[in-house]
Amino acid sequence: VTETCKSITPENHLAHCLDRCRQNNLRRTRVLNWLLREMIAAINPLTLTQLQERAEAGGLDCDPATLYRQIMKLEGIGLVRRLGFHQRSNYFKLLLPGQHQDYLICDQCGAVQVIDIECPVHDLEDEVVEKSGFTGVHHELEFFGVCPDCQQAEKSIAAR
Amino acid sequence: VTETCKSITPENHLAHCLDRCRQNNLRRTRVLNWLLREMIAAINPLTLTQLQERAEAGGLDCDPATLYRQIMKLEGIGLVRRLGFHQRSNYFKLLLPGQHQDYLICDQCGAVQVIDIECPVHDLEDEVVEKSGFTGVHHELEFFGVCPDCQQAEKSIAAR
DNA sequence: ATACATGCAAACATTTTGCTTTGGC
DNA sequence: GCCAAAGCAAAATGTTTGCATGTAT
Repeated sequence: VTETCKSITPENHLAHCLDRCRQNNLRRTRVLNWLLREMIAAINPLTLTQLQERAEAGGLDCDPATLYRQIMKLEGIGLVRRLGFHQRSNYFKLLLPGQHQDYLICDQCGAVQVIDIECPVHDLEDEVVEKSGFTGVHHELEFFGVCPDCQQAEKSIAAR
Repeated sequence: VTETCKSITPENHLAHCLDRCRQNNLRRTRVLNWLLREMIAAINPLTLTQLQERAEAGGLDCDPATLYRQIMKLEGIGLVRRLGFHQRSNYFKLLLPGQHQDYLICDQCGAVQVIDIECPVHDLEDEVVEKSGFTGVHHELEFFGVCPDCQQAEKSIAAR
């Protein structure tokens, strides 16, 4: 028996994103198409550099500046969000309806992964809005620490 | 009647920090002294650039690279933590015992402020440790939105 | 005296902009 | 045909390192 009743598929996401883009007068170009597909497929947020690498690997010939401007536009219409982990470059992720992610990042090697926890912060947003007068409030929750691999590496060094 | 029974003063903090530095063989230099005092006095996390500006304004003649290396050392001994907001440069804050801060940041102008909320995330750290095998786990919680000033500015533009 | 800290200069990575050409609508 | 997007080049910004000199221990 195949799974047929899954309502949220990558194609749904793509349609949603393209809709939003059209509403905001973005043209449906080669780069936009590729970028949306790539970001829908990616579980993790990605840096500009990572996106460029993937573009090359995936046979999309695209200038870094173009990728940058495209991402900026998507951020401008609220379809992409910039994430600041503790690294040199920013990460970008597609904002999909009903999706919220929290992250676990290694202080040592910088690896980023999505973690599946019950995020207890949503309730606090109302409180924040009230206290601060901010609008459009959202939050970001990250856990940091040393990943098993880096723990191993540390041990190896210590053993010398 | 003056307040005399406050147990945690800037001076306490300074002593604590200097202790930690000495334990880690950092020398007590002009720059270190200034940096610790400045970061204890600052409520908000600061970028390297902000620190440089403050140094100049405060009459400390110090090379950017020196400030950078000093901060890196403090981060190395776990006395300073790097924070990634959504801006180009990183922020740094002194880690003081028993202190945890959450932040509210304007998506538009980038202003950072500390918010006073009951942070409900500490309990989750155990869960994260269990699930991930990470060690030394800590977390960072940030709220983002548009600050009252920037809302005002948006209105002004719209009114034209 | 020794090793760490500093200043100065330069390399490096990343982000951002200007301007001309291409391509979607 | 018009205006947004892409390509190319270069500037701006922020981070990091090398090396000679100064300074705390």
